Amino acid sequence: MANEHESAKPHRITISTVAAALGVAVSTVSNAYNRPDQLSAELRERVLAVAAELGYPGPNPVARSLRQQRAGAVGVLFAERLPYAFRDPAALMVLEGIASTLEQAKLGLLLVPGRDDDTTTVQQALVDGFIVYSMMDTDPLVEAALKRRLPTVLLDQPPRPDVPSIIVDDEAGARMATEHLLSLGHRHFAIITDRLIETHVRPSHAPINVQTHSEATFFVTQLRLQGYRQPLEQAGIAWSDVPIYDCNDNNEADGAAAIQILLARTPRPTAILCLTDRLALGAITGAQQAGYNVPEQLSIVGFDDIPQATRITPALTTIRQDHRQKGLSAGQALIELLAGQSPTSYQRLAVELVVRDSTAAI
Amino acid sequence: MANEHESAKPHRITISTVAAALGVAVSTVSNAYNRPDQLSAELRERVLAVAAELGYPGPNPVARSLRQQRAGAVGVLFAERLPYAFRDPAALMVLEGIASTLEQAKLGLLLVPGRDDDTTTVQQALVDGFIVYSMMDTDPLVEAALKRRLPTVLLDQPPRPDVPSIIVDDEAGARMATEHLLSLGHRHFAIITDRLIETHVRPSHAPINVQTHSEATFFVTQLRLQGYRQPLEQAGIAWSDVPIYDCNDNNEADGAAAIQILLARTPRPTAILCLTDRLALGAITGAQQAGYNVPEQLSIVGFDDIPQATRITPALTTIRQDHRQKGLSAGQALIELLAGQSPTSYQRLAVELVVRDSTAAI
DNA sequence: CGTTTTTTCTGTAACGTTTCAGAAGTATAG
DNA sequence: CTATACTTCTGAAACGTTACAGAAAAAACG
Repeated sequence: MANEHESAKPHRITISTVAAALGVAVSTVSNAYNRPDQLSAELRERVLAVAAELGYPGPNPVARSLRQQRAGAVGVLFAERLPYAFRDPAALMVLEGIASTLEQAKLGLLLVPGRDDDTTTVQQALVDGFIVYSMMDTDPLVEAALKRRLPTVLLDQPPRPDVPSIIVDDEAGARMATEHLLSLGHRHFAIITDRLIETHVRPSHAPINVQTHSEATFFVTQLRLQGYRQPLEQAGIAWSDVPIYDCNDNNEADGAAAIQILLARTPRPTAILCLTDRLALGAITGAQQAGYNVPEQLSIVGFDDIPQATRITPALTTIRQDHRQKGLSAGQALIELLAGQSPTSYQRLAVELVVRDSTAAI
Repeated sequence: MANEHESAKPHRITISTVAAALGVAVSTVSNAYNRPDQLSAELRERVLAVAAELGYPGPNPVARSLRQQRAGAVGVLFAERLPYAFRDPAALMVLEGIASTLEQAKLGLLLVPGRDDDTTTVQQALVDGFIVYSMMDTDPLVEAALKRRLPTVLLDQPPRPDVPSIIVDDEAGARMATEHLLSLGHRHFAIITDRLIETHVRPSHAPINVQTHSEATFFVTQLRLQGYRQPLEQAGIAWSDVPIYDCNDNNEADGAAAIQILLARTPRPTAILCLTDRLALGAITGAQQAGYNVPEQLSIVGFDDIPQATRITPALTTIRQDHRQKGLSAGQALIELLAGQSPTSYQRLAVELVVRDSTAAI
């Protein structure tokens, strides 16, 4: 019965509700939360007590963000469909690296959803900057992110002027893989890739021919294909003679399906270059199920060196890249950008050939 | 030389910069972005053109959020250290489920970092609600999240009044695992758990005794231990005779280390109950390395049924739970909450015993 | 006791939008 | 030609903070 003269009950309790209840200025309440040294300990106690009593949830973060011009979070643009982010082992290591640096800087990590036909989520993301990772080169979401004019770092994307980029030397890696197989005496190659052409325009599941390659819409895919191509041609193998099978998705099942088709061709390939380890793992099991011995009859090399590469039998020969470091570098670059520094605008990370048991001389 | 009379250059371009440049009201510019039907197409074109020319990045999302009272994102509180989120296969499936529902609702997923000695990240997270998942029962971050008074869903947490909870029937699952082993004739049990006691208070790596169990600070840990205990005691096995080894972390290496210690005890256990599949996988390889045959000499059962459980030899007997569904349910519940509906406040998901090859009669 | 310094508290102007009632102008109906 | 209804645009009031300059009170100084 004490406070029933409060006829107009403000459903939303704000800093001024608390201030009014105490008969004190709003700035004092604000200070109680943010600048304890600006008011007496006694009053601060009182403010906090009344706030708790009224159920005041503390200063509204959005209002604070508006005032302070910072959101305390970084947006990560990755993959067309958000849930896939959690399936790809290589991507996860990258995300882990990003998360590590952001955590140290006390920044949140906002996974931004968004189909390419609706960029509003990107436009409205409450973030201080973006990391763009492994998006299709032409994805409108990337444009939308850049249009925000926030500090942004590109990772595994085609570099742009004025935007720091971190890329991996995918082309060199692909070259190493190819040269390794060539040095083992292989002459009949095939390639398994994924999402080289957008799914809805891909006519069939037959290996595609060389002309269509130019449609490659993922930067790293282009780099890797380029890296395969050069040593092959140098060895006198026509690029147009190399069948390329384009999977719908980067996973083991698609890799296993691909290898079946490729092994049915004449001449039968003896060396398979896979754009990712997941495809390679699928190719190994697919080949084994079809009765082929790896590596005796068929050499397979992957790309990424994910943890599972060592667990399969035969262990996968592949190109190692430091996924975690990729994430760390991207996060670090963005944090420097946010601090007003200008990071080295272009970082290229090295790769390394790891020879295991899935490749052998012919 | 056209616009050099603009002496005061506003470094920050806002909606009113654009409005001033056009000699038009700010609300008109706002409408150009948000309510195309509220102004003539011709003027809208002009607004957008001038905006582009000035480099206006579009309406500031934070200001918009303040006005509209929504952030368009959901905070996920998970694990003490953010990067670990990307390592645990079970957790990833849960996150995938959460991400799926949020994506459909066009909501971002904010991973909130935060050590328990600093809750500011939680207090300042720009979100419309929280999902709290697998946090230590006493973690101050959970308190901080609840204090925000936003719609919140608890997942694998001790239920609280007024907060919708989604839990898994961990206790029943643990009972099933135990009964399975008992029915195979086992009498000498041991348990491998993780983080039963906070790392810094744990005295040594010896198996801990029964009294300390009450300190269990993870809700699901408590449930599972309880589920192990009951059928054992019912079978006349004293709980205090069951050694429990507490690992530092939920991973294979710790599981492998644990099994070494446990196998050295007298009487040597013939049945190992592992709180998670990762620990169980480690226990299997650890036991094999120590020269024991699984399941002939040692039966091991896990919990979670992660994908890797089928890939190991022998394939792991375990308790299956639908991780993805957990995430979906949590996301769905939160979305309903955000829409002002009240979801069923308490959901309990079922589990299932999956018998594979890591358990056998004694 | 008058000055200066320090402590404690206040008022107000941003921060950049959206919303909404309504003004002004233009088309439609009777 | 007047009354009515649209269209198109405007102005001002929120949204909930924080920063900053300064007022008032208290403490320290000479």
